[in-house]
Amino acid sequence: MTDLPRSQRRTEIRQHNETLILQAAEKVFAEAGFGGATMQLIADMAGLPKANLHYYFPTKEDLYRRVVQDIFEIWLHAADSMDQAPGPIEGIGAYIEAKMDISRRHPNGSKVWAFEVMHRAPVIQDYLETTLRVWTTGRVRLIERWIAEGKMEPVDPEHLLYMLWATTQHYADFGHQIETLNAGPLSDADWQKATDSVKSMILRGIGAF
Amino acid sequence: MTDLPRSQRRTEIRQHNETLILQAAEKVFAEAGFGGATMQLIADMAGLPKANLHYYFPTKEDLYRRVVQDIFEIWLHAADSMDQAPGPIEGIGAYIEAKMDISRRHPNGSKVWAFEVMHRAPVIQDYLETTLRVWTTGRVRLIERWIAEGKMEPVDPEHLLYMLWATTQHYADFGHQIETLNAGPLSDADWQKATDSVKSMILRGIGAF
DNA sequence: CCACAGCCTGACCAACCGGTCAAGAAAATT
DNA sequence: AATTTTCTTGACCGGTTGGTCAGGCTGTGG
Repeated sequence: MTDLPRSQRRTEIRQHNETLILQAAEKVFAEAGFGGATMQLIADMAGLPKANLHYYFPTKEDLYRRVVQDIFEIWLHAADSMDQAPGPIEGIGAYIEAKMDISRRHPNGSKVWAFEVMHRAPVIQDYLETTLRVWTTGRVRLIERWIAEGKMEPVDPEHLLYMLWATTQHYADFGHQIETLNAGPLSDADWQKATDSVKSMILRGIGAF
Repeated sequence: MTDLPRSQRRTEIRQHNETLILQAAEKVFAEAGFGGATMQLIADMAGLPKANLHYYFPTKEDLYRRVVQDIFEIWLHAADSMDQAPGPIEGIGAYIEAKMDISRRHPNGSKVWAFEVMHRAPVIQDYLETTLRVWTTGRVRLIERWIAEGKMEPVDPEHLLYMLWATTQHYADFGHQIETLNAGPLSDADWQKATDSVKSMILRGIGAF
């Protein structure tokens, strides 16, 4: 009852510092994993004393959970364009573009997700079993409809989704390997070429026409 | 000069214990990353006192490096079947099958490699710049020859390789996510279906005929 | 039987970890 | 201006970490 009359907006200080911490945490968790990351390192990168981190995020796990949740939200919305598409060329094409864009602009978030899943998802297992499963069955049905309408070859919808996730996220998770083979960071043109290559190979692979 | 007259064979005790330690280390590093893994946990899993680990592998990093090197060797040999193939159907088909098999039987090694690359490869950067680069340019030329011979569509060879790595390793690195959506571990039939799906989509995607 | 090199390990250590806390500074509310 | 709430921070703590080491054990060659 006491905090019902919520003060109209959260103090900006709080929001500002939380953002600062979350950005630093995403980077450190991505580069060291949960176990390798230290609160001290995140604090230094955020330019705050360590005790201040614990004021906003009581435990290391609370902070980690927020980072993982944030990237998950971004991924879910990437599929919005897929839903009202007339067919796989537009729908899956747009989904690939959206996910490649996320890989480029949120590589650290993608890595944190990868770390978490490889770690057997101790923190976001419930998300996998609820939200992600619902999302997946929805898109499986969409793909099945496209197949029934003769708009693409009868591929297995689940394995198509895995391929979409694997290929697009690979450019974030294994970006370092790609940059090493590429002898430097990917340019705008490189990213365009990567996106076009993925799109053309997959769309041809599912016989979208 | 002192140890030139190597005793005829390495004591079997050494070889046995090193294998024991490496197996345990692979699992622990895969599930916790370098930073999250502890020598104590690896020792417990190997059934040896911690001090014994440091007898065979002086530092944690030495042990980690060996684990990463071992999986790298396995991966390199997976491409042997690709080389003397007459065309992409046989060559890339066999490569997909080999890598899917590795994902199934060495999922932990694959995860350790992923951890290492995401960590910006502090330990195996030289491998990326030398061995892997040489390997890659070799296969790029092979693919280019197949394209010139009209055996497949003119896709970008590098991005095709990335797609092959991404899709096959995804079944190891993100195995937990797949198992969750699958409501249980993948059966023999599931793995066969996964392999067939990947093969058919990619081979059709590159227009192999 | 001895000698000796390789193997084993409990006990120990300095360094570092996540997390706490009390005391105060700053901001918002009255 | 007074008061209350929110924010800030250095100092501190118990527990854990990678790594060390002295001393015992074991198997093998002579």
